[in-house]
Amino acid sequence: MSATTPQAPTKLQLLELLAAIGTAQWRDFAAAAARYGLTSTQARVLAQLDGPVPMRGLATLLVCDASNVTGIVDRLEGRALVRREPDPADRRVKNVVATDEGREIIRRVREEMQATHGALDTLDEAESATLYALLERLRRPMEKDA
Amino acid sequence: MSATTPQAPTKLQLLELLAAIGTAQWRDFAAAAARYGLTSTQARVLAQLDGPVPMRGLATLLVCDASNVTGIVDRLEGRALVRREPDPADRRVKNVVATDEGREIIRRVREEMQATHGALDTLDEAESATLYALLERLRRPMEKDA
DNA sequence: CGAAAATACTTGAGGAGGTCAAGTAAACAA
DNA sequence: TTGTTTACTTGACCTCCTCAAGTATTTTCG
Repeated sequence: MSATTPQAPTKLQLLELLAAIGTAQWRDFAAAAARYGLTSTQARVLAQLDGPVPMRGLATLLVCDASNVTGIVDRLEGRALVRREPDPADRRVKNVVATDEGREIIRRVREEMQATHGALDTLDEAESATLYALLERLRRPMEKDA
Repeated sequence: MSATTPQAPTKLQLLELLAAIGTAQWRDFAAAAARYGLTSTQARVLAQLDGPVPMRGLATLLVCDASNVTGIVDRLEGRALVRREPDPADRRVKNVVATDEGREIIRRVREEMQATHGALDTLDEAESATLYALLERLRRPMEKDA
């Protein structure tokens, strides 16, 4: 134990803490989505729709079977939060686009993740920057192997 | 922009990075569990069973309805990874206990989260300690409001 | 004590998310 | 042109999840 460094955590402790934070953030997201009658999966899809995305692209982003996306988009389209548009360049493709209402709802969902926002607000600028830098380093290797 | 501090991230950037890390870790966990024929929910339950836990306790930990736990434990019990034991003090209660095989499997699942382990290995001791300290500060406020 | 309320669990109905197998339509390659 | 690959949908089937209802037990309290 050093006198200047904080306690060195075991890898297991760090892993569990990371999991706990991930779970808390996910619940915060799911709760915010639920206030608008959305499941977390539906909200997740909506969150990807900055521009038009083909069905196949959504399946890739969600890491799931294409047939699964059909149902999810069906339900979102049923609520007019999303539209299927034919792709002009390839008639096999359907591009999914968020409607104005869809964009508005996902904006609010993000905004209303209060537990997460509140927690991040407890960090000052330097701490945020440090955390960001460390997490940024974890990102690549975590997404690679998976 | 300071010359000595790393780039100060916006809250949105930090939020999204946190989400990306959480997603990656979750996928790593789910993939490891799948190698043993477990769904991520089943693995999550198994991970809680350090000692005997009543059905109701599991529902509380998972933040879900008690009736949901019945099915999950049914399937785990069907594979002999878990046992239901009557509680000696309260005959309404059934305590769920991991079997030796159940404990062994969840041990391996944790061990085989390679993306996560690999990523954490890229941090030195001081960095781990810093990350741990920062995340530890986020934990309380994130879990509270949720 | 004994009746009423609360608690622990299960069951059944039904929705959402997920996979796989098979089918259609369009694009592409030889 | 014929065969292969690609994008999407459908249908069967599973798990997860919730709600409503029912049973067994414990607790509370008049």
